[in-house]
Amino acid sequence: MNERKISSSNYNNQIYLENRCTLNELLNLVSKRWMTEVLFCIEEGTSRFSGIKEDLKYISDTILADRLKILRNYGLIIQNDFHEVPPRIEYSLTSSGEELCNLLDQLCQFSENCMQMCGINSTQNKVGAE
Amino acid sequence: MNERKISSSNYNNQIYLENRCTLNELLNLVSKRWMTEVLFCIEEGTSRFSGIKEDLKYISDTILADRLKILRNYGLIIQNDFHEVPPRIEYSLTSSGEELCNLLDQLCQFSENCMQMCGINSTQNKVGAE
DNA sequence: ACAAGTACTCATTTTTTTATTAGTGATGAT
DNA sequence: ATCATCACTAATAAAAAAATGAGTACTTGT
Repeated sequence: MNERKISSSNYNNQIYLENRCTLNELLNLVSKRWMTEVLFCIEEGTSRFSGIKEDLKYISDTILADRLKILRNYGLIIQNDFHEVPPRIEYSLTSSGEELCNLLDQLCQFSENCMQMCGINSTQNKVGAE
Repeated sequence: MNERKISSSNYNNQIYLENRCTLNELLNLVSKRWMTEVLFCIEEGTSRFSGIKEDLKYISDTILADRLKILRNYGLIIQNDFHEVPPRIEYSLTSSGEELCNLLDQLCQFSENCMQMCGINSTQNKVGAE
């Protein structure tokens, strides 16, 4: 995947929003596709790359590797490398990661009431759609 | 903006995730650019299109209209049309919308600790980045 | 010598999202 | 008669995100 244009309105708006409130940065992070599921896998003890891959059956290597890296960069998970061959690397939540999971669980409860109440699929909500 | 391909892996994966957990649908909704800010504007009493536009200075008409429509579809805000000319339409939160705002506030508090601790900008976290 | 297993990376294509620009309709003020 | 106002829509272009397919290193087993 390619570089971001740092001279675009798209980029500038994002920076503007992230500066306005860090919530925007957090949402930008957790809303990436598969992100919460990866987090929940790790929370539930599925700690290896291959295990997560198996659990989230349609996720690609590329995306999983990316999501793990981001979570690691944000200090939400840590990596334990056993230095074996074939590689054995395990992930677990940091306390920050656990805290986030709890908050997401609350949001999840809300969404179960709210989303199903109105029976709309977000994929039907795009600009220009009727 | 154009139609979604309903026969793509991209689309299918999203459906898969939304079926797995409605949280994914909610996150997909609230993480759209400007969405939380629009919600917070309304929460704080900035109830008209033009007012929100002024407050979020770089948002475009297109996006604002889209975000309001989505929020309305999900029953998070309601519209009060005064049938005046020039038009006067006011938005306010539903109880669902208020509940969501409260949850987002909690997330916001978390993000203020977590995000700044690691000093990383989400815009620097993309697949393939070093 | 070759295949299998694991946790990845890299380059490219496809799809989606966001931004840009130009409109619309009704009316009151100039 | 034209202009300004407000809350939008529609078409298109630009940018970003996600998916695809291939390749890597390192060992143990055959």
